Amino acid sequence: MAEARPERADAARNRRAILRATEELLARHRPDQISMEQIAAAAGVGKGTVFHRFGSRMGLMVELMRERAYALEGAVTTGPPPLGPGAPPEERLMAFLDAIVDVVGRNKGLLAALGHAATAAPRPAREQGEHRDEAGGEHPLHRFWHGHISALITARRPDLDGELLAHILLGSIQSEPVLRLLERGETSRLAASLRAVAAGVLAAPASGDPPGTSA
Amino acid sequence: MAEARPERADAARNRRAILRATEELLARHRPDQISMEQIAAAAGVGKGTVFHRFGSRMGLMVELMRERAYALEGAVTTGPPPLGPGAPPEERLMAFLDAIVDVVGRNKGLLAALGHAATAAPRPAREQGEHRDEAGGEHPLHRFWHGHISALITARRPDLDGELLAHILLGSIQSEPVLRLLERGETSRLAASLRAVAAGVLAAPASGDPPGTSA
DNA sequence: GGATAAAGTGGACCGTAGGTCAAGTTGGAC
DNA sequence: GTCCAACTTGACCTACGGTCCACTTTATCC
Repeated sequence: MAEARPERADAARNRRAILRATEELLARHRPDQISMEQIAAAAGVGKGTVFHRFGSRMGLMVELMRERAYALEGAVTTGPPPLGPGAPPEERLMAFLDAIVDVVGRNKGLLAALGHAATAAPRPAREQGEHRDEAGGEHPLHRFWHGHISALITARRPDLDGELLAHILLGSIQSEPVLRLLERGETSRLAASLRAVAAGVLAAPASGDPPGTSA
Repeated sequence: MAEARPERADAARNRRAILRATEELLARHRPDQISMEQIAAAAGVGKGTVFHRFGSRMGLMVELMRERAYALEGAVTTGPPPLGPGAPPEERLMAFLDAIVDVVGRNKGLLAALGHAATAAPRPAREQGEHRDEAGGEHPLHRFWHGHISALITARRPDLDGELLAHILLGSIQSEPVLRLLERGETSRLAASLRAVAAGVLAAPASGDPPGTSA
């Protein structure tokens, strides 16, 4: 993992400038109003540089998000309870949900941009074929979050579909209406309801699907 | 509501052709791979006609979705229980969630397209300013769904934040990973977990948010 | 069976955005 | 000081959503 050729000084400077400029623009404008060219201009570099460093719009956004969520990941894997290891699963889950709401709340624009990038990104220019593989966008952040939630749920309730429930929990935070709520600052309201949902799920009686539904 | 000038025969024919063609394409390709021009070509009309009839990509998608979900809306407002009025709220909620999962499952592509359209749509061409009002896309379908779920939750548990919970429930179905699940045909798996979530929420103890969270 | 006006149609056209590339510049190891 | 690989750049390419308007079709009215 130690890069033999670390990164040239100017490259590092530009990378940071681009990241900074993106943050700045994201804070002031709707994400789909921000073009890569604007970002380049704001960072004081050429458009080519942006693409050279980050590959695509999606790449840039993912990088930014990774940077932002880095602390949370650390707190979860090596920090003190209840976020970190040590506390019982349900407490960790609650704490983690709170933390995620917090991160998402402070990064709604970026989240939206990620969503936007996911759909708008991969135009291979020349050579566009059918062979776009199944795995859509799924930024690594999401991976970690999902894995963690999923593990916590399963730890407490192995009888439930933790995998899916984690997707449901996470998905709900990323939906447009909820993001809009966050934009209006109702962070704690969301956190409370999410807790309620999670608590309800963990406390639910052994799952038995009543009959009469789809195949 | 009765249109004095109903719609010319050729217009009606083309409208249907366009809708049909869109369905067809949606069934075979990823939604963001489908351009309006392709749709027009597949329908055997000019691009201008498509825009004339539906206004924008978003308009077309919404129309298609409306068509698809029309039956469900009818079943809910005037049909027999448990979907229609008459059954107790929790039963109606469960039935409705099942129904939505079903509709969404049979229209994942379209759903994704709606999302895509929502972000990619409104480029005012000339005259682009900052004045994009708060209300994002929010197709009417979603409105109805949300209202219904929200009402059912509130009916049963006025102490909970039905509004938000409805958004959470709905949002979860629209997230990418869940959509992908549906694409793999795991409809009943999703329905089961959604039921579990809803049941948990309705059964949850009176909400008291434990202290210590964000402002 | 025309005449006529409203409705509908099509496709060239526009602006913009993401992404590419080949030629030039620069950092830094020796 | 030399040299090469990494880096930078901005003109350029392609594609898309959406607009426009000259032209065709439909339906109505006499």
